[in-house]
Amino acid sequence: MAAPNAAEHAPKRRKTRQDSGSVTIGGKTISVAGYLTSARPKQVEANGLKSTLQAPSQEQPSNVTSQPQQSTKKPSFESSGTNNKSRNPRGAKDHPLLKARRELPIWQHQDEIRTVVKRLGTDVIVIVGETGSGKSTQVPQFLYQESWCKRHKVKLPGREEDGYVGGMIAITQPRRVAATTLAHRVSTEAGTPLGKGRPDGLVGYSVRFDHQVPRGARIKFLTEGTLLQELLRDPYLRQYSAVVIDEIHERSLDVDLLAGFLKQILFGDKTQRGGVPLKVIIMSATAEVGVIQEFFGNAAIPGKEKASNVELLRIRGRQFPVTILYEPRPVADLQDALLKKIFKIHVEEPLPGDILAFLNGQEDIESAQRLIEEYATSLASNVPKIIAVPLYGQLSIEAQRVAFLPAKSPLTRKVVLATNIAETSVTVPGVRYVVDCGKAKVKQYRPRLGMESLLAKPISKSSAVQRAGRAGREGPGKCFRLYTEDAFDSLEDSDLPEILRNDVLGAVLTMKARGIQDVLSFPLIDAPEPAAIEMALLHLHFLGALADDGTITPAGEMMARFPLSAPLGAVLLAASGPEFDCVLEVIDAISCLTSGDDIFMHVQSEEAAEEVESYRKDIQRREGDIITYLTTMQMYTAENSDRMEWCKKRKINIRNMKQALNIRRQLRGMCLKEKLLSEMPAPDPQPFTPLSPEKAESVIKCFLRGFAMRTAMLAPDGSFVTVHGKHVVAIHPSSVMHGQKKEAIMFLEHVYTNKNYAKKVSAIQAAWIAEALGR
DNA sequence: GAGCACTGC
Repeated sequence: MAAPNAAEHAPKRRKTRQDSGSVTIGGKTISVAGYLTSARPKQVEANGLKSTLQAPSQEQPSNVTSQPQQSTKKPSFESSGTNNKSRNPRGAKDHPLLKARRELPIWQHQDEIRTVVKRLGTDVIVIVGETGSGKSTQVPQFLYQESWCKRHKVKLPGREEDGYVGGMIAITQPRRVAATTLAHRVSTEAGTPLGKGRPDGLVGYSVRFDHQVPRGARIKFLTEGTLLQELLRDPYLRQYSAVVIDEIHERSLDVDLLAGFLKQILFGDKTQRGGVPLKVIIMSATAEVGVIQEFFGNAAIPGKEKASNVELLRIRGRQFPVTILYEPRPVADLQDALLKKIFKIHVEEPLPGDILAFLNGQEDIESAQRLIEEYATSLASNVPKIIAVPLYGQLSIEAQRVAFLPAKSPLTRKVVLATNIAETSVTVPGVRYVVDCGKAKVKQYRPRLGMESLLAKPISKSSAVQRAGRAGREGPGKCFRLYTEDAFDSLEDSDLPEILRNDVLGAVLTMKARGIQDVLSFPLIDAPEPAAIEMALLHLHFLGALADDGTITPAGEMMARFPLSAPLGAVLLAASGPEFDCVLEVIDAISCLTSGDDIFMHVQSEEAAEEVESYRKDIQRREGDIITYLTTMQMYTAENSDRMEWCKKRKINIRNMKQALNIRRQLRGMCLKEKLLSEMPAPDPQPFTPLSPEKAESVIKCFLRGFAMRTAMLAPDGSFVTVHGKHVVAIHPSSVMHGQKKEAIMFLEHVYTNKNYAKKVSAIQAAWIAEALGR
């Protein structure tokens, strides 16, 4: 995937052709000469330093000014930055990248950041910096040489010998790519490149399957999940002097948990860190930090000190102004309005300037693409052409790449039809016009029903602002909202954080495993409904992770150490018992089940589908999807000649299959360490022997230990009715069980879209359910 | 007969 957002860089000058002359667009003749050089932020001399200011003025883009301003307790100390003498941190001196660093908006603020962070005790600093401000790469570099960031030799409670606290700065990212690319960028800037053969370096990173932390590293980028895992071993984060939480505005479940644990460390027992304070720096790309300030500002931990301070620093970004245009009245047909808008932009707006349209999902994208292509053929030969390119997560990498390439022929306007993927995950270059349909599909968990829904819902203001911002990356842009200004005003300020949209089962286990007895009083920025937490506690008890008194069991502790959901952890533990004895088989199945999206790709056309089905015959098993995944892994690893070709024939996603192999290796290693396996299995490739029906039954029965609540019985009318809740469910078409009638089924996922769907389905016997439930 | 986006010592 191209250009992850996290690698903040200056807007790039787009290569443009200097063809002079004019073109005819929609009957109007327009000189193109003036449009073929893209604008760039002005370089301004400020206090002897070159800094890049927003062009053409310092004014906020209109999409930002329309936002409700969050009240801030502390004034921004942006104005206090009078002394902007160039400071050269050691290592950056004379480095060619220093010039680029000096031009980042945040460079001006380094003294203030150092000053504020130095005096942080139980206080927290929140840095709001728009995309391009340079916060993710620069803040750790500003801080690591401060005296408080040294490793301290201290007395720790309950220990005879001295311990060590501090020395490193952790900086978290929601995504692996962000953590690794930022680490590479910062290590290059610092002059100590990462990589093998370089044991000593300043910068490291730690993400799943990939840990590159040089000895003596002072700055460590990690994913939020990795830091949460570290918290299991090191509950007081003793290796760190500071933790920088980046991209908190995304409000991932993990970041919300981290915020809670950080707050506990800040206000908890200081002796556990030998009196060395932990500096907490929170960074957000959006201005809606009121809840964050409130969370850290009111120390709600009972019996603790007075409310602490939250310093707020705002850094401007490098964003061109974006003009927002609304519909005068609500549109009746979104898809129709979208197409008309795209055609209107194409006819009226200058080139170059590609269009990025945000749609609900794949279905809408495909139909819009067809209609734009029809329109394109109707255009006269002397007007600029238009091409439509889809962009969504399920597309292959090659297909996604097309969306990032400029149109092949000159005077062609590219329309990228994207899902939310283009809102945060990737940046499409060349975009000057955004069309925003105002909706997005959101997955939401219903704790009472124990099921998820995936439905199109109105986006938030924050999301709308983010979408609009995509038009202002390379020059002044326009954003066409396919809704009224009143509709915008009625949108929620920000999206529901994940912790309120997800099953909190894993979150509750995480807390329990990290010593939180009373999870209902754990500090959270947004607390889920108590009922949702209670459901999770009951579910964990059923899985054997919690004892009757609510304390965590050894099994629960082990489940929390595995990079698996709690139910899958329970499955793995069941598999290691003498009753089933099928750990390796269960690992193979789990590896495929958890490697991102489905390893089986969907085939569009009917003929292609038939061909793929014929190739898939050898891996598909009538026991259902679990045994099919297991067989796939066994055949894949037995394949000795050409695995690539083997996958291609069966339309198996190679990237996900490789990921599955990584997971398999990790799980095998962990099972060995946790003594769920007595010896390391023989290396691949091993000859393939089809799984016996008895073994298949054992594997499925293990899964029932984790998923007994996700079962359904065949009703007389041929439908399936869930054992819990008595809902009618249909077997999803992606399942090998689709269209089959068995006396009972077990499913690993339960999603409501057009219908109530059961996914990842296996055939079971009714008696097995009672057996699994009645233990 | 169908899938917003991420992610884990």
